[in-house]
Amino acid sequence: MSKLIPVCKIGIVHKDRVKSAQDAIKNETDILNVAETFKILGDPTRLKLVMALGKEELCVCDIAALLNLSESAISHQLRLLKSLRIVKHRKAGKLVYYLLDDEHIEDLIKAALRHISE
Amino acid sequence: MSKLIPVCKIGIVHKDRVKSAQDAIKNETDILNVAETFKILGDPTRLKLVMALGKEELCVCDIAALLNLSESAISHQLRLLKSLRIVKHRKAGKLVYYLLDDEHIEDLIKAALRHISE
DNA sequence: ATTACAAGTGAACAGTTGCTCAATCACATA
DNA sequence: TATGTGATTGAGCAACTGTTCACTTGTAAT
Repeated sequence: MSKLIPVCKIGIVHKDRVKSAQDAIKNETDILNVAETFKILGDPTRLKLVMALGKEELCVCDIAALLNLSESAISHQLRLLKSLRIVKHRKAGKLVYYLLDDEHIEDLIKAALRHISE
Repeated sequence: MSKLIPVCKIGIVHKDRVKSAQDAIKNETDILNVAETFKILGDPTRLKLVMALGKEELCVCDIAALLNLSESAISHQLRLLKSLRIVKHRKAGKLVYYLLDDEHIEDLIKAALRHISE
């Protein structure tokens, strides 16, 4: 927990408000996890990947065509999403199929869509 | 709209699925806006800022103390949040008070908190 | 076994990000 | 008006990000 070292000459201006605000951000671990979740969805390529894989199970080849990117670029991003348990994969011969593995993520995206349409 | 150029030698594997997935990501503008929203919340400092300002109106000085960062660093981030209409400000003499200006953002954060607690 | 090809990996590269530092602006008080 | 202080700004920099490129791996078919 921070020591609340005053930055300005007059010290902290509103101790009561700062204390109350501190309550709102006291759980550092939660905040870091939430930020990580937002960050992963904060890139257009990954967001499209997640939205596409929320609707259809696709192989890397198809995703690359869909997003107009190289198989390598897609593979790198899929590795990231896989490490955070957001997508799962299934092998079928030479092909590897990916699918969303987190129904909460779709709710988050829906909430964000509601937000941007004000 | 992308031309769906096949990346792999065999071409697109599942044309129907790719077409369906394309539907899910057809609104490029929406996706870019959603990604931008997630991105802004994808940084721990900004996320804390937003959460704190959702609870209390604070001056730059207090925020800097709260987050243990320089006034300058806070000011830079506030400018970003201001440009996206996420926070609003109010001048009072030498002090400038900031406050959340977007109730939807809090819902988004709540949804994300629900998500991380699985 | 050899070949073919989808998928994965590591290095490298350009572009971006978040902070610090120094300077400046804005406002209040003497 | 001159001084002090909170807030803002721009430049600079180290760290990070997303992509490409070249190479490797794993699997199927010949």
